[in-house]
Amino acid sequence: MKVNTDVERCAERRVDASRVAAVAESLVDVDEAAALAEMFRLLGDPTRVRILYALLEAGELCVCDIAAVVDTSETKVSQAMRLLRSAAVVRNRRDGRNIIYRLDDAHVRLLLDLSREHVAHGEDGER
Amino acid sequence: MKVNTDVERCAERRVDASRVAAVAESLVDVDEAAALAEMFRLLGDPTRVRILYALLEAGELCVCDIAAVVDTSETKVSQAMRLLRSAAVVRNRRDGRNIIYRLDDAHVRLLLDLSREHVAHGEDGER
DNA sequence: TATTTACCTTCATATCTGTGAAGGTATGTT
DNA sequence: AACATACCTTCACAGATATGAAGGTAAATA
Repeated sequence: MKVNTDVERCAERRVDASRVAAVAESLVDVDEAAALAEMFRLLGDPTRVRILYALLEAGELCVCDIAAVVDTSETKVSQAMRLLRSAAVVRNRRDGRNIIYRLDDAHVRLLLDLSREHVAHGEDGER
Repeated sequence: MKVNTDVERCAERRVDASRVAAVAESLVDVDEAAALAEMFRLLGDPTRVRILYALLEAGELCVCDIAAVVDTSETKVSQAMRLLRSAAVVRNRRDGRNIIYRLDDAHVRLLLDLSREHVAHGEDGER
């Protein structure tokens, strides 16, 4: 439980020290945070977002059809799929010369659904 | 409904044209995808992720306490908050010389909860 | 008023990321 | 075997991003 003590920090009496310690204790650890950030980062690109929503709706699609649906180049799709694949967000299988992708995670599906509601409703969270 | 026709595309007979059209029709549009990507992008950084989880657990925290909990510099926190603020992920209020932040979106809260389950369970989505 | 505290905002920069060009691989067809 | 199709990978680079240094506000305190 190492906390920054060497550098700039507001006066110790001013911060709610006990709460800070409590939150720091139960906070998601560095590795987990890195994994989460990495996952969000992959969703943080318009092309990849559209691809994922396309898969969410279609179930399965080959690269070629993804490119058509999302209206982009196959190269771009290919690169996107490599990233998403290595993060286990999607999985693929071969069917003849086509390689068919689908979402490989129920959580991601929920995440996409939930997120769409978020932007749909705009900023009416709870005010 | 403009679809790439000018460039590289797999043979028309090979793709499931009707399904492609149907999915393209109901697909999240470009602007919405951009908004979603922008939001995910903001979550795609370890420091910001930790800050958000800290707020999720603590409810409210001043910049100074956030820096202590997340174990980083105030400058870094400040920069992060600016981004998150402008995207309405967090809101702030002033209390004396402290500026206190909290999550400003129920959807984001759910998103964070859900995502944590995701990485916790690893890859047991639905196989 | 002068000072301190807590936070914010430029600015410069090293690093990372998305993108397309070009070429490679694997499967099916002739 | 030769060729075509569908997809992948490497490479180079313009543009975006995170980061720290340095300095600027705004509120409390002396």
